[in-house]
Amino acid sequence: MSSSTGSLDHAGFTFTPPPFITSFTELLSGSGAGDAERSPRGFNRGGRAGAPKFKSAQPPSLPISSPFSCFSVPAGLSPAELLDSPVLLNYSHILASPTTGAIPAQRCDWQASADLNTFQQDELGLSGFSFHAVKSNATVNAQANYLPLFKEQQEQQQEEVVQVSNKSSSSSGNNKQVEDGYNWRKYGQKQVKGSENPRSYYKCTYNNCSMKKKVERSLADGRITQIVYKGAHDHPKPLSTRRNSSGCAAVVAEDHTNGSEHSGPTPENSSVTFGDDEADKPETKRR
DNA sequence: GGGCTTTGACCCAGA
DNA sequence: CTCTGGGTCAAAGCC
Repeated sequence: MSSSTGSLDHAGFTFTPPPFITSFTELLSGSGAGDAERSPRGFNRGGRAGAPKFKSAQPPSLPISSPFSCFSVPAGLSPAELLDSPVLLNYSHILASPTTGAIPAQRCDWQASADLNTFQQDELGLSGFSFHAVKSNATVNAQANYLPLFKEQQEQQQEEVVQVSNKSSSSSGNNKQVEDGYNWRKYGQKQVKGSENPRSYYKCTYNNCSMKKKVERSLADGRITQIVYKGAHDHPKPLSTRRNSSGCAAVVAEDHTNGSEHSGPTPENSSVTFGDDEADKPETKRR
């Protein structure tokens, strides 16, 4: 892949919460932490360690640092609050939705985003909370015309990768850890090869919704290390989810959920890398 | 009683 | 062609 000059494949967005934040979801929902992993017992076969692929190491297409932004939030202040705060009002949508990759026009102004960092820090004197938005070179290069480009991307991309470094989301009871306003049902878990972290597979429980997501979480602390959304929701985000009552579902503000459109589940996590790769890849593998 | 999680087995694509 | 490993299925148990 590309990685270097690449193809506009990924827009990386990396959220690096401080150590004290165990779950972004928690932050958003304000709910307590749940048990990290209910039963970390055996996983499937294929658990032997192998050559690290892209799990242990960040894929080249997922830049760690970038011109993108990085802003801080004062300790004690949840991102959600921040997002809703007047300060961030105009930027609160900068986060592209992991599921739909929705990115409002404002989000295209990465420069602005960058300023935001400073802005917040300067204006609010925030600190302790780092939000690193990372984007792929391609994306970065596209800064200028990011808007149109991104729109196109969104219409095509079906797989979004949420890189959560140092991060979060404890499973609150139901492992619905990653609450994005949708209801997910776990249908499998596997120990992937190049990583010691188990990967969980979730499907959107909505009627014929084909949206799926893979969640990788650290065995050590149960924190989510990566989330990959695949497919698109073909239904509006449920106003209130049964168990997601944590409040996260609140993100229901705008949802168009037409996979190809944008909408978005909220990146509870925040680091979002829009992978398109599988965009054209027909979800093969079925049985 | 229904829905969800867990977990071993199976399927299949790619190397 | 064989092997490896990711993704999915489905039964069982739990909440």
